[in-house]
Amino acid sequence: MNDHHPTRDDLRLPDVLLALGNPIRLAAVKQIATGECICSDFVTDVSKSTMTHHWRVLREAGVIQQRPEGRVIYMSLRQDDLEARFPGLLSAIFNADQVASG
Amino acid sequence: MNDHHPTRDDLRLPDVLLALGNPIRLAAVKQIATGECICSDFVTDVSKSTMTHHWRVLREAGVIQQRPEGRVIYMSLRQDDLEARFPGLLSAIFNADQVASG
DNA sequence: ACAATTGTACGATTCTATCCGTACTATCAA
DNA sequence: TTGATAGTACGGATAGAATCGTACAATTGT
Repeated sequence: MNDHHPTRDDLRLPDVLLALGNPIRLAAVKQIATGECICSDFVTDVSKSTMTHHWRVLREAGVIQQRPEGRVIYMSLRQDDLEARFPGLLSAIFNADQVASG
Repeated sequence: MNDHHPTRDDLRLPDVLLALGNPIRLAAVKQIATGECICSDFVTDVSKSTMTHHWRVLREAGVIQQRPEGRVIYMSLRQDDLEARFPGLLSAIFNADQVASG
């Protein structure tokens, strides 16, 4: 597994917005925000290899953290890092999605 | 000019994030947020026709409003609509950008 | 040792974005 | 009416994103 995670200082807002600007990834991130998940929790609409691609995008943008453990990979939101660099962004995005459909 | 603007209810978060997830467009929107602009204020790094493309993306995502007047097109942020649908999002994005470089 | 599970890596394909130049339209000013 | 200005539209080039299938690696349970 290619496990490169950017440091907090290396997070870039356009990259984060781009990563979240995809319906599949946005939905995945919302789900992860409710608690740690493993990859296979999301293989429904698209194939395994497609989800691997989306996890990579989210990881490289610094949105999620991947923690391999045995056969599975636990994923969590990098909430503290995102809040430090982009205060209010995540809550605005999660709150926004409650307001209306998309 | 193709002047289609989505209604407030038609705004979609992934489209907005995608539109803002581009350095040129993000910089343009930050500039527009400080006051109304015309297209040619931004033709520096890229060509006129490229900026036309970026304005279209921002307009169709519902981020900006274009108002033709004579020979020029005034552009403004759709701040009220964005705030109504995605409260706190714009301020988080503008605030984020003050925190660090990108 | 073997099979099942979980996920990655890679190559191919298709679709979309970015970007430019050129041609064009509309407005304004002389 | 002629020319300058501000911008769009279109076609084409290049690059990147999304998707899949197949093949592979690592771990776990039998």
